[in-house]
Amino acid sequence: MDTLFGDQYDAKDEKSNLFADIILPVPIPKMFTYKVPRNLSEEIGIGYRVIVQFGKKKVLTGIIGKVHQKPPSNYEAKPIMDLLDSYATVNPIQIRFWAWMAEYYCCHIGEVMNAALPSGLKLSSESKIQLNPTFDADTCSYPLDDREEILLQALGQKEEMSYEDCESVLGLKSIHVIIKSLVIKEAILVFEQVKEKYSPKVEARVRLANAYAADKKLLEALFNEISVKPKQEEILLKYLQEVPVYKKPELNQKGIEKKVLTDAGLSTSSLKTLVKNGILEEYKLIVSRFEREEGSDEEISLSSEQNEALIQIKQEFEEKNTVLLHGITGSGKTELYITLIKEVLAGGSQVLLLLPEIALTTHMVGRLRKVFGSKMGVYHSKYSDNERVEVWNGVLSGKLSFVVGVRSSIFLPFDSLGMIIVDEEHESSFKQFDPAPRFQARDAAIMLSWLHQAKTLLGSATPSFESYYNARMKKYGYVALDKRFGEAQLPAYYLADMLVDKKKNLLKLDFTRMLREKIQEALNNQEQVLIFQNRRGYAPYISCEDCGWIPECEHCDVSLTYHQFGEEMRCHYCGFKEKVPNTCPACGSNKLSAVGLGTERIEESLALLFPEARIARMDLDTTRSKYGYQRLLEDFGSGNVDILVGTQMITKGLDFDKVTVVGIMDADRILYFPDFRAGERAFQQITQVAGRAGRRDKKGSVIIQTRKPDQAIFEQIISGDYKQFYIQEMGDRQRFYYPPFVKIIKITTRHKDFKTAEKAAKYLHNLMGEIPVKKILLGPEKGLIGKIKNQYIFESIAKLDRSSNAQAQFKHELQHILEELQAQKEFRTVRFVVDVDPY
DNA sequence: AGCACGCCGACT
DNA sequence: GTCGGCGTGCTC
Repeated sequence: MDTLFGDQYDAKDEKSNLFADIILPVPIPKMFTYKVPRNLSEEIGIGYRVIVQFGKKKVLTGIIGKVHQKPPSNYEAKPIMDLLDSYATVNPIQIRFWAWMAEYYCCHIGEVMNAALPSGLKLSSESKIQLNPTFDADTCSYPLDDREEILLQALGQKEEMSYEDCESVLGLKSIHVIIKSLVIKEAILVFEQVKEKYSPKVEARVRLANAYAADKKLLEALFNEISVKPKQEEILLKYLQEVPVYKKPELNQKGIEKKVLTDAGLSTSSLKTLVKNGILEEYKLIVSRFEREEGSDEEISLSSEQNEALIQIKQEFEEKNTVLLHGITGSGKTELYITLIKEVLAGGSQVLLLLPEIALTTHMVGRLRKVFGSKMGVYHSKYSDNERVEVWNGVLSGKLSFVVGVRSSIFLPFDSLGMIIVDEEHESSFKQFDPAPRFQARDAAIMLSWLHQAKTLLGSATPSFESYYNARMKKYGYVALDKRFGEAQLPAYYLADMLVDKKKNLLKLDFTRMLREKIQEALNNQEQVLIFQNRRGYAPYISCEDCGWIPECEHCDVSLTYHQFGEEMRCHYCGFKEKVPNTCPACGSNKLSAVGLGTERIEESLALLFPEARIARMDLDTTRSKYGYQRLLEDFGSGNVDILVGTQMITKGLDFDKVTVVGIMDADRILYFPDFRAGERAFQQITQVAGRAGRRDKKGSVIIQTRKPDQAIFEQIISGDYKQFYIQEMGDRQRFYYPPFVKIIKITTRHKDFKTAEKAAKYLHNLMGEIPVKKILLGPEKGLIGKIKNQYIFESIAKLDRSSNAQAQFKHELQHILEELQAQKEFRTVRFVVDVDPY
């Protein structure tokens, strides 16, 4: 962090040359020093966007990290090409936050920048090609080949072309050589065009020319004149109907949307004529992409329990920065949030509410919008980039003081956060896995709060063990809300033994008798049913009934997933697909059958078991479109669906009175996941789905299908005894050194050659062993999936003491070790990935 | 990460 | 002979 906050430069000292260390969106572990041109030296500052030449070809958007006067010693710094704005896009708190994240999650600050800035704020540079005006093909001393001729001809017709245009003209994918040759022959010019990707939304509007609006007599005269042209008259009448200029001339200034007139079926050519004759005038207005609604200052009335909780939360915040709100489903956390948010906003601070992705599309956002109106921004992954830039700018300009968003919204340019609320704090989707930075948004939010001297409220019905542990250790405050709001009752649980049913031949298409009867009962009473299975698709794999052969991916160490659509088998990891063979390639048998249960298959089974019921499915495949999720929710809410089968998506945001039965198809699948967190997750998932059953007057039923009904965890889920479950599970965590007692860092080693990957992983492991920090090292082991996309995978796990010193030292040494290894020829092409708190 | 430069196999 | 495969090195 030190490197970022060195001495400030003295702007008055004009004689000295200024240099800027710039954060660039590239995965290289340092900033780059550029020269600040004289004319920019007064305007530039930390957090400003600039464009710079990087390497030979690339032009990149960078963020100024530091300004100083120390010229680089071993190279000549290139100049900054341009300053993009007259203000800082990123504030100093954010830069500190980025630096913290890069350090804590072992990645490069450029990678953090990449994740943080919406791509609309990163300029794209595109190479454009133009005909050289001084070039004459006839006098050219070099011969041109056919392809070059074609390209030149195409260029003659257009002013400029991009590389892609050239590729499509020639139908070739690599045109570099041709371009290069033409440049040498001085036939074309290549130049960089930098353009801003973000474009504001513009509304075309029309209004009456000012003369007519100001003078009623003139307007009357106009009508007399125009009555012989009925189409134009119609337009004017429509306009006056929408904008009563007679009564309120000042309204004319804003006019109306052009669309209003054209959508009304009025003649567009007459409209054009009116404009041409100076009667109407057109103008453009930059508008927001978000609907603006005024917030109503509706009083939220809290129940006595909620009020009590609110008082407790505030008390806890007196001495602690983070409070865990443990509130069971349906206890009315939302009302509490709203009350708190209102208070913080009234105090002049900003608020961020983090929600898991799936919860964001639900009615919660609509509810908040009603209360907070236009000062609330929504930051969602399904929003377009332009929309994200608008939220960013809204926060930057102060227009938005409250944002509801997914994990990446922690990067928005808040400058005075008063509170961050993380709802459904236990949700694993707050952790980013794939591209670096591999951050946990809940944890990062706590850090961000600290940087702002703000408070963090974590809310959950089933807290993560980390948070609960911190609460018990008095590091966090703890407030429980354990009564359901209104008269809603807790559901009744039933354990259905699949093995017993199977023996008695009562298991039909994977449904136990218990579950089938409960569903039937609900259908008879016109009530709704939810079926939960956390696996999409039809079936996980296909197997030969005679020899047990299972089709596997050619590039990865996984079985191929069977998709009913197109009779295909697909690889989940690399996208490889293959037709289902007619006979087993191993033994020739034709008894190939699908094994296992996906939502698609359950939907099919339900249709067979309950032919009269209306069945719908909700999973990634049916909700991919922007409104797919909402449509399904509405369908279900309005009672057009009797049975909804889905993945964990159905655990969020379904608040419907008519759900009385919830079925969990295969609890064992959740429970026997090979991971120390399996129990914790099972408790969370089952409790969350179960929470959907039975609202208001009627007690709901939850049917858990399992092959081992006598496990302690079921008892604890049924009694809702989170604490008991926690205490028991924590025994194991402590005995076997698992979080939250230790911190885990996972290091993945990947290479296309098995031997090299193994050797690198072992080397790494030995070197890590020498780090003088108290630790436990596991591995290196072949990954859970040994090969992905033809890359062999090894994993090492380091378990460290919870003290941040030990972690920091270990990470620091680890970076050195990795650099050292990558410097060796043998391991140059090996990829190492560090994942901190991987989960 | 991209992207250039540079050195070896399979094709018009 | 060339196209184009990807190993290696660099980016202020």
